[in-house]
Amino acid sequence: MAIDHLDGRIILLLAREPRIGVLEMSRRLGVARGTVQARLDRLQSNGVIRGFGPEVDPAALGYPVTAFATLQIRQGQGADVRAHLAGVPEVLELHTTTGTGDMMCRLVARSNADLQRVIDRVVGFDGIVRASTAIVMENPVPLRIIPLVEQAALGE
Amino acid sequence: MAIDHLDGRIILLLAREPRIGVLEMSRRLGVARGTVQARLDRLQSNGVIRGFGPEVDPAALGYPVTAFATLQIRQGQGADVRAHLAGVPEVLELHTTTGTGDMMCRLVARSNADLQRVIDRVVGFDGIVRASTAIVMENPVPLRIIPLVEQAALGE
DNA sequence: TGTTCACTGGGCAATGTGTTTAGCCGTACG
DNA sequence: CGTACGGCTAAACACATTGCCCAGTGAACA
Repeated sequence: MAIDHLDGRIILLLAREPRIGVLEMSRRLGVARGTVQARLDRLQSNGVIRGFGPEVDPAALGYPVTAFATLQIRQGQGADVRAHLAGVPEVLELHTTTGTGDMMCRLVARSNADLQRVIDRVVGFDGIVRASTAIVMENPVPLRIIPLVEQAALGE
Repeated sequence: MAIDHLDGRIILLLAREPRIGVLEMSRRLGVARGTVQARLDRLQSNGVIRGFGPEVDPAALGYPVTAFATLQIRQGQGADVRAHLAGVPEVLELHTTTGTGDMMCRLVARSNADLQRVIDRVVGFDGIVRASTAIVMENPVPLRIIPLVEQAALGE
C-alpha cells in the first residue's frame, strides 16, 4: 500500500508522458523492463493506479460552467437522492459530508442560464430540502495528484 | 468542438478499456484504423481529451480522508493565497467561486487528526480570513464524465 | 544454511505503430 | 454543372513494442 521511490518515479513519468511504453520507461528509469512491468501490475492491483481513462474536458464538450452545490436532505431519503443524482449526467461527482449540508455535488452546464435548468433538475426531487450553489469562476489549481505522489514517494 | 457519435464511441471505449490500442478500437468500432487515429488526434488537439494520465487513488496512497474547505480571502490577497495553496500537496484542487466563500478547495489527509494539520497549514496564511470545512464521508458518485459524453455525443 | 523475493538481462514470436499510398464518395463552392 | 476538398477505406511497409519465457544474482529472513 505504501509506495517507494521507484513507484513514485513510475507514476510521475506516466503522468508527464502518458503515452509512453513500458520499454521506454525502463530505459528512462534505468531499470529492467520486467521490473517496471511488475511494479505497474502491482500498483494497479493495489488500487493505487485506478486506471488510465481519458481525461475529458467538460468545457471542450460544450459545458464550460462548473458549480458546486450543497444539498440538505430530508432524513432517511439519502439513498433515493443518490439514485436521483446519479441519473443526472451533469452531476459529475457526489459526496456525502459532515457540516451544514448533507451532500455536496459538482455540476456542469452549458451556460449560466443552462445551470438553472440543471439545478432545477437536481433539486426537483422530493428528498432535497434546500440547495445552495457556488459557481466556479476560476480554477487556479486543477485536480492534481503529482505533489501528493511526490510526498508519498519521498516520505515513506 | 462539438463531438459526433463516433467520437463519443471512441471516448466511451477508451474509458472502459484504457489500455486498448488504436487497431483494436478500429476493429470494435467497425471503422478503419486511420479514422480512429485521425479522430483521436483531433480530439486531443481540440482539448476534448486532455490526456491519459494515470488515475491515482489518494486513499491507496495513504490519504483516505477527503474534505472540502470554503475559504474567505482578505481583499486583494487572492494571488498570494493561490500561490500558497498551490504549494500544499494535500490541496488537490482549488477554485474561486461566487457565493458566501471566495474559494473552495479539496483536501486530503492521512486521518482526521492529520486533517487538522493540513487545515492549519492551509489557513495558516495571512490572506485567509476564515475557513469552513466539510469532511467527506461517502462518495456515492465518484468523478465521472461518461454520462456527459453520452449526452454530448447523442444530443449534438 | 536454505528459502523466498525482487531485480536483471537476454531471447522469442506475435502484435501494434507510424506513416504513406491510392481510391471512393458526398458536399460545398465557383 | 463541374471541380476541389475533406473524410473515410484499405493496404502496404519497416520498425518498435509487447507478452512471455528463462537462468542467474543479491539481499532479507527464518
